[in-house]
Amino acid sequence: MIKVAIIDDHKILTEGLKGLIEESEKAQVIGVAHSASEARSALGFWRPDVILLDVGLPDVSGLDLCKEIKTSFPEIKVLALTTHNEYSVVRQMLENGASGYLIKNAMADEVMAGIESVLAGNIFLCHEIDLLMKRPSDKNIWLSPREREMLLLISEGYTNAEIADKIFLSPETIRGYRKNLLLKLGAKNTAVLVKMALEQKLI
Amino acid sequence: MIKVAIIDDHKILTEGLKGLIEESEKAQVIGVAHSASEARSALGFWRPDVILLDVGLPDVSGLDLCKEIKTSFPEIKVLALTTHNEYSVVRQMLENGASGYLIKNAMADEVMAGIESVLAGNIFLCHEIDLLMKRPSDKNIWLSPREREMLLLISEGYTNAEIADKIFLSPETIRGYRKNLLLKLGAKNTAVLVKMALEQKLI
DNA sequence: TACACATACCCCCAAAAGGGGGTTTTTTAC
DNA sequence: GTAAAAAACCCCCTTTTGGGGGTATGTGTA
Repeated sequence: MIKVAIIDDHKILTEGLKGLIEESEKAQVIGVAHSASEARSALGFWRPDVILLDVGLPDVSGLDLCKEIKTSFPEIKVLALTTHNEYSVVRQMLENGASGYLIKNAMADEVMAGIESVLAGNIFLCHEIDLLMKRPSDKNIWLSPREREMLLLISEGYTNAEIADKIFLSPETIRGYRKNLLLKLGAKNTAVLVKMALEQKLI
Repeated sequence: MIKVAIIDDHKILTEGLKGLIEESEKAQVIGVAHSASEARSALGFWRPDVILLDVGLPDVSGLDLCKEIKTSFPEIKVLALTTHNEYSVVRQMLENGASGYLIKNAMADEVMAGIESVLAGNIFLCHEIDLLMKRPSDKNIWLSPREREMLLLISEGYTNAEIADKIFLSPETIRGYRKNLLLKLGAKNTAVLVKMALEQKLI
């Protein structure tokens, strides 16, 4: 029997999911956590084979939690299960060690398919996300960690000089990053840059 | 029997809601629409007493649809039912003619209480929203239609001069609005202004 | 070993935003 | 009927951004 843990704060969903998984008789849900902190304290003795992990947890980002889990328990496969269908979120999740990505309105049978597939060592993407990642689109924007950091600081209202002070770089460097971000996202100015960053969940 | 119509694209929710309402034996669901266009073509012959209306419809905003409904059928009571718990959304909804506001994680009995209350001519807010609207908070920001229009144009990257051209006003006027928006929201600059506007769903 | 890419840095100059101070008229609410 | 908003307008001056160009170094990878 495959041992599955669920980390998701939507209680209605987790209940349904539990039924769905156990119905298959290939896997059992050995634990459900509704927050990252709950998950942290329970994972050690649950020792699941696969974790279904939501991105929008109440305490910390599922993105960060995924990284954390893969550091503490590299052998556990993480399968993201969320409503987000933005390129950047999917890619960051995979970058942080997730083995698969499901969106919540995927077909029910994709859940079990995903669980079995990641256990077999594959990267599993549900149909819609698979299409999203393959389709070349100007909305499929990928930023380096430094660029994301800049974008966050810009969106918080820091000027080039203030950012330079904060992270010990030259103001001219910050200016360079800002120009490049405008170029990469095709934004006319800071207003559009911030809007796109939030809409595409780049920060 | 009270005649209720539901306009919401979340099919799982509408099904549950229907059962919940009909269980009460005080009301019946005479129709469910999953989009604004569906609703528009059906409302004429449904003739409900109360409409449960979602804000996040796939085609047009529930905000606009509410206004539209109240223009065509002023006698129908509109009760908003959504996940949004932002001050501005609630207030706009009420401004556009809604008689009440429920958030989706409100207690189930608040749905029937709301339906009966708005039919009796009251304004009904579920508990959480009632608290939100009463609590004085610097996050409870209210903008005039003109200010919202400015905010939208700013977030789309138009400069003062471009906005002035677009809506036939003096660039100095636009400058005035922009300054006032920064003041009202307590934003340091345009970057923060746009961020706050999106987060608080002001635009 | 080339090439891409991230990272970090520099200059010139024009355009736009922001901080400070104002005024007037019209609409809406009590 | 009057008081509070909203809506529209104006000037001075400084800071910040944006457009154009450029350089150098390290890392990873094909």
